[in-house]
Amino acid sequence: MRKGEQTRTLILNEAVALASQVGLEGLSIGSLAGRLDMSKSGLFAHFGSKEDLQVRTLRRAQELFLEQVVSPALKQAQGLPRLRNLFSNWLAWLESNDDLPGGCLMLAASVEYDDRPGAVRDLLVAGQRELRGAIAKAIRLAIDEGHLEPQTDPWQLTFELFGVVLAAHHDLRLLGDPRALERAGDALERLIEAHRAAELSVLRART
Amino acid sequence: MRKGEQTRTLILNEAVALASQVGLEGLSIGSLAGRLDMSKSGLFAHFGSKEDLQVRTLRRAQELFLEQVVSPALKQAQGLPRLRNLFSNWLAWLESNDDLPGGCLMLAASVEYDDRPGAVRDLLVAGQRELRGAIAKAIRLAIDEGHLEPQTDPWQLTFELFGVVLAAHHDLRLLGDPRALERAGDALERLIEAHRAAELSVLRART
DNA sequence: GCAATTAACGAACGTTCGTACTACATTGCG
DNA sequence: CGCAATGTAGTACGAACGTTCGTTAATTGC
Repeated sequence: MRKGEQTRTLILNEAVALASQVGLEGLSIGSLAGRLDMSKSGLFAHFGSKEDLQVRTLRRAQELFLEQVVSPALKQAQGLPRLRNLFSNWLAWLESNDDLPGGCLMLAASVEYDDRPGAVRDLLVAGQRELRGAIAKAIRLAIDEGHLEPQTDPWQLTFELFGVVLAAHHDLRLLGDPRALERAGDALERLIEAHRAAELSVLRART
Repeated sequence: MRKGEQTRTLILNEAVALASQVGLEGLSIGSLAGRLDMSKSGLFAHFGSKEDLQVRTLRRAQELFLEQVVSPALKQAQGLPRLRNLFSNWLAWLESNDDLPGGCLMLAASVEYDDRPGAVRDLLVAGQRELRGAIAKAIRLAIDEGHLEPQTDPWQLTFELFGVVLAAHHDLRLLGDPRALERAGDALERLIEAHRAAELSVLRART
């Protein structure tokens, strides 16, 4: 890897961490440079503009999310195991302070940019659509596996699942309530239970 | 009402609207003054500091929320009617662009200040605690009325209900999906259904 | 209707913002 | 080794930031 690319990655990792605390808009080139013991101009040279820095920072966060939340889940067996793993990875992602000391950057940016058109918002929407699609697909597979009732609406369940995650994020971050994780877990189980296929249909699916 | 107080209210209403779009941190005194055809210094004189302006702006938004969401619900009959009314007022609040063209200010600020200690964050937490308490109380009353099962955990249900609202806000604002309201309504009904008291206990409660 | 209070203004403060341009240092390749 | 490309630093810019000041204009209470 070239030197430039290497430091750019270093910058972006720090940018993700900083932006998770102060937001993508609050992320300033000067303060970011200060954290990295770099000059403002030296850092700026890696990105043509602030918006470019913001976009790349968000993309880096999305990469991390994929690595830590989605990809591991795809290695699990289809159906409920995968769905449960995705969910628990997601909660761990919310709680983890390693890469994102200030909470999930995507969730923060979603609120910050819901009224600011531009490249950041577009990327945010695209990422959200992709994620929702992946969850809905996982649910559909769980139906195919006979784990969930066939009449389950994948998009509705995705919506409600997302709500549980949002509530957990909120309670963890703002209220600092560690019980939020437990609450979220209970909510997920109740959600699954409500849509779980009857034994009969499980048997039917297995024959 | 004194002249000063009058214009201060005018300023705060505009501040709520502006902050709902750009956030409480993004709210700048200069741009706010520009919107109101006032001088920066003239506006600033009403508030000792920017933080004071932010706190008062948030308080005004909380007032509006109480007026438009909580108070009307308290006029409804205890139990499910009140709970449903609270929820639908809340969704209307999220959707309404009259006072808050950029979505719920409290939700936006919750994400913005979850890592920024200070008076704004403290006020935010206090308001959230109050709201959660009010919802949990409404749920408890619904249990007392025999509408919901006695073993229902009010705080857990409050958590899940809040999640549905958060998901609706997200889908409305970021994705611009009007079906979010429908989704939220369905989710609420499913939540209620899951905790609804059996007919037997309803009859028992009525005797 | 006069005097005292209050509201609003315009200018300027020092700081930080994003960005541009120039010059020096380092790196990688022939 | 030497030269070209690349990375970093320095400096400067115009604009916007929150804030302070002194002054004028408007409103209030007697």
